Amino acid sequence: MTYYSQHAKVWVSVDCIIFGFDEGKLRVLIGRRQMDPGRGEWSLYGGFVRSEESINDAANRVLYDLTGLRNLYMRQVGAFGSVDRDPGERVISIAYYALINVKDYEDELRIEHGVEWVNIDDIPKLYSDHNEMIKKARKLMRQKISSEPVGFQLLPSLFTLSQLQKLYEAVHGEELDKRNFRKRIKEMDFIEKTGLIDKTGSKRGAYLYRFNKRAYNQDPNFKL
Amino acid sequence: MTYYSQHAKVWVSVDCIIFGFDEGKLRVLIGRRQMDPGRGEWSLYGGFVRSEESINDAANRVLYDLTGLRNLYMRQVGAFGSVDRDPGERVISIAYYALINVKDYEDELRIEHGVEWVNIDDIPKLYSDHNEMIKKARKLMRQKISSEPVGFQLLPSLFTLSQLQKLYEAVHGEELDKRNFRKRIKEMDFIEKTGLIDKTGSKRGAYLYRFNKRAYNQDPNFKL
DNA sequence: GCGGTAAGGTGTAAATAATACACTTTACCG
DNA sequence: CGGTAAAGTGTATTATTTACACCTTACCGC
Repeated sequence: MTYYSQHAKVWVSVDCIIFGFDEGKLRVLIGRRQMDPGRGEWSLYGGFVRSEESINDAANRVLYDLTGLRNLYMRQVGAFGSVDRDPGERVISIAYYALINVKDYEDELRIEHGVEWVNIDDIPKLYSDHNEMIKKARKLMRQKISSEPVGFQLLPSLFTLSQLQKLYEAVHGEELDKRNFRKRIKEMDFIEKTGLIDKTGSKRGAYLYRFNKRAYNQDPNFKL
Repeated sequence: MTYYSQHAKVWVSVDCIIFGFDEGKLRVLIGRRQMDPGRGEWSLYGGFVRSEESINDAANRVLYDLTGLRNLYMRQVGAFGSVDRDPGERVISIAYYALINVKDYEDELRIEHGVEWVNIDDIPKLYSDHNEMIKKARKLMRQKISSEPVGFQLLPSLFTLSQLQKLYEAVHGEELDKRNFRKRIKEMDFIEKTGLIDKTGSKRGAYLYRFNKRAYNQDPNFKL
């Protein structure tokens, strides 16, 4: 009997909180659970960790399976391990959040998996402790997006300042002053104004901006 | 074959980063690993999660086993799950950090477990990914201690302002201005001056202060 | 008993950062 | 060609953060 074998093994899963930003609202992908226990309940998308993959790899695999997208921005939320959190068996779950540009996600694939973009303020009661996971993910995401330039993951690569401001308003849950917001943007040289104009959001049209990662790395100072 | 049984189970452990503050330095409890693999290497203290306990309970049990102390301030750092992080078997580990008052820890018990208080800036190469765990724990602890009144867990219940300042200097890794520091303390009414004087730290003696949790809850505004 | 020493204790001014606030421009639409 | 709705722009006020120096106290050693 080895040192290990005197201890119990458990199932470990990953659950993904996938954030998107659409129509001025912060949204999360949830779907109806397709297996027992809890079949039919609203739930995050997840999967079991395999013995030959790291937990990060497992999260990436699950994200890819659901969205068809690789190299998504993703961070661990934490481990959830109440004994009875899963009504079937003892399963410890590690939550991850990911940020995606809603436009990058093929609608067919989304429908195929039976998941929907739900406004984060209208999330229903979810399976197991998934509401708790979203709450913690949201908190961590808010901290992260305020201090590092990760919000751009939720936008197209070219975006207007109004879009960016609405994103931050949705994340912080409060309206921001347009002039003060733009003043801060101007101080961050890595948020570059292109010559291009977006006409879809207004009659007048608004300049499109771009996040320059290289420039950011030269002088990584971000705050919004 | 159930839905669960088609997936692999793994061992899950908890590892504890126990912070203490002594002689003006932030310290961590580490010891020589007493089992294979890795016997003799420097390591955090940990243990396996049992099937009938939550991961938090497991962390509390391990902390109690090591220190004889209950209800320690403790927070999860996160899950560490590289496939080969443990050289023996696949083990996913969940790291927790705890804050304790070094004086509360019986030296005999410490020696019995073969652990030592090591200055956080002098931590040697540790077993597996434990250095990484400490790094992340330190970052989270620094954030937490700056925005919530948890630093008092590292001090006696009565403390001088110099002790408190040295604690924050150790955590932030920079010297602080005494007058500015005390100005901020004065604004927090829940840090109460007692009539008592500590003579151990100086000839003149310094007033002892106390954290009033009730008062803090009335107006929970902390920043240091 | 007295000078040296080492930590305790105290306030103000300057600089920086955060906030509040309103009007003009533009192009489409009817 | 007037109405509309979003884009774009600067300044003054307030709040917060930082920099900075000297006196007090009690012990210790001579």
